[in-house]
Amino acid sequence: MADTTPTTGHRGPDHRATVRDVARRAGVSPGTVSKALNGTGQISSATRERIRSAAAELDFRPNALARSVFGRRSFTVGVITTDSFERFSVPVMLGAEDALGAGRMSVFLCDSRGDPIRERHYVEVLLERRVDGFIVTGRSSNQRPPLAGTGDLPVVYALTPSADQQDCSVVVDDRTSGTLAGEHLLRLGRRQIAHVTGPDDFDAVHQRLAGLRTALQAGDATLVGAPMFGGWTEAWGRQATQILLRAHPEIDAVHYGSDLLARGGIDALRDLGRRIPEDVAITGTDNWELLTEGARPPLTSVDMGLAEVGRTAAHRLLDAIDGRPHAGREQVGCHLVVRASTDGTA
Amino acid sequence: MADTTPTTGHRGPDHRATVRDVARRAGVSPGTVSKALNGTGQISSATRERIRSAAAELDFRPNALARSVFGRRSFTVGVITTDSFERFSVPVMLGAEDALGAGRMSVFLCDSRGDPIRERHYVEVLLERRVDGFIVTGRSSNQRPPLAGTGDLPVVYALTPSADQQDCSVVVDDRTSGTLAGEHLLRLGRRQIAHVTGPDDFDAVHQRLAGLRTALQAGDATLVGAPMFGGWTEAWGRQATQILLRAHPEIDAVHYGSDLLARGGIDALRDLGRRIPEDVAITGTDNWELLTEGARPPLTSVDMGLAEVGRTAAHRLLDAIDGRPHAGREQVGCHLVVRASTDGTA
DNA sequence: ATGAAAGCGCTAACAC
DNA sequence: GTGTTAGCGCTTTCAT
Repeated sequence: MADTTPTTGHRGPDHRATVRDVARRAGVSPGTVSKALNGTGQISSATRERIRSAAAELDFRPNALARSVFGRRSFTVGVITTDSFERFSVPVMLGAEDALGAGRMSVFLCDSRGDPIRERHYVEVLLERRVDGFIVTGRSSNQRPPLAGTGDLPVVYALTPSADQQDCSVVVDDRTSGTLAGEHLLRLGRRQIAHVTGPDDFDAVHQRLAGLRTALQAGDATLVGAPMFGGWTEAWGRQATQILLRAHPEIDAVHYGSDLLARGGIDALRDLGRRIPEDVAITGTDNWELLTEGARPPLTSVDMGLAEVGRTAAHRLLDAIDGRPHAGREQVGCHLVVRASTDGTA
Repeated sequence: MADTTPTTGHRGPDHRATVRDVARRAGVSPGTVSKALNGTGQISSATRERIRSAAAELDFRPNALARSVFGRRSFTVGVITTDSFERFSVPVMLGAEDALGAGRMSVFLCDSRGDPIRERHYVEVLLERRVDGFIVTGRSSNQRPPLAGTGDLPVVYALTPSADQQDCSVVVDDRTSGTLAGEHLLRLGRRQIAHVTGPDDFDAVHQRLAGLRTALQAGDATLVGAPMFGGWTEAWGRQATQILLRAHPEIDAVHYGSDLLARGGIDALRDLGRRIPEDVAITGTDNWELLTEGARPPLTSVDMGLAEVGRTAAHRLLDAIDGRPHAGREQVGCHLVVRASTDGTA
């Protein structure tokens, strides 16, 4: 019977070479090909080389699917965001993908848009794809219900922690962010420090405020006026700043719970004729460069380390997949980036 | 020999039920389970129901990997971004994931960070995972070299088109964005219109400018002063605006090539004591709500339809996977979002 | 309508 | 060292 396989080994445009094709071409058995290409078992370097070149000539690419059916791992993880990739979860996902890719893992991207039905659906789909684990990320520091239906697969929560304290969650250090800002302002000699921040129902808002207060107390100072809770908008940043400075003209520094709020604050202070930082020093939170660099003057801000949250979450997940689970919440450090809004020489 | 399988069918925490388990429990053969669950073949509704409940009781989840090994599709696609998920590729990816998820496809997320080595690596990995196709997205409208090494798999370029005109690319309509802004400003009665935009080496910059000029010519107007090419920064928006208004105090409108530039422009105009929109009307490009809504006054801007680019790219890819390939570049429409920076009553 | 058997591409045990 | 065999979980003829 004629061999229908041409010598090139190519069998039409949409056929891919298999171990069998490579084996035939190298004159060995499929099992040997597997060993040679994976470095398992004992193979003479002569045949290994022959197999290598046969594989190369056929443009052979091992089928990861088939491989995973056999093995117990797929080397994939699902990343579920509830945040529609708004600015907070993006850096987290980026960091996670970075760390996971280095570990030869691929990432399934899922956007649940905060809808539990969609989230449930994605879990189902990912389970069918036999992911090795999940990373769940959200928008705020407020805790969320644990991801349901994942069986015994490891789950790591990033940015938005699980309500179950035993689950592995990697979060930012909101408290310290406030402390860093406060300490910085005190170090500059400011004593009349106010705070403008986001909505009352954000955990991050209260943590940041608590951290700020801690720093002020340690420096024998107290917050000027009440903390200004409101929306995460520039408009609120402007309005709150006007209110504050009207009531407390002695204010010489304001710490803002976000960079957007701080941008509004800068606008308002300019309108009021206050110089930054000579009259009033300004600090923001998030260190979102797009906003901080373009500000007049450029804005000192606390970098929450979002990418690091993603990377750390990925490492915790990899550990869990390798049988070394982590439990509880872990905080990633934040750091202050000083710019001209507090340091005129910067 | 004793049957070691307990009647519950569960075989330890990390064992997952297979068709065989379901078959045993329902008292049928594996093949029948497959047919029943997939709706193929002829099954009596009685046994179908029995199989269904057996599957449910065992929490059976078909292994998508095994299924794909057999079939010719994996129902996965790779999305490669060169943009580190900066603000342009994010909405595109979001739109793509949305459209693909509806088609029961899962998305592998890959961030090449613009590094050709990494890109190549990702292509390899994704080929091994037997993706059904690729979406490539980038940061700008500048074309890029075709994705190499994808064999005969379909590739769709989103936002950043392929240099090969025959490849399927889905892009924004930069030209029309300029036209829309120009027409809007003319309609408001403005005649002294200037333009501040990004670097000279961006295709988008030239297209947007050309579109703007088209509109002005149609309205028997011409651009005031030279187009101001510079960085995509607020600082350039401020500086360029100052230069323009010093040289041409008669300017009654400025169209900006990005919202960030426009924000800078607004600041500069305020410094110069010009009222917006009474003295000078302002339009931006991108309609990035974070920047447009917080501006004083809120900024009229052209929405480039990035999510729609992603969704369209996904649909083109799905078509190609289904054997109906598209070729050439396709533009997605943009639209103007009017706010108070051009319409004082908005 | 259901079962038996073969096979997808790969790997791992065990021969030789 | 290398080949043979069996099997991963699923689907799909082909019998019955």
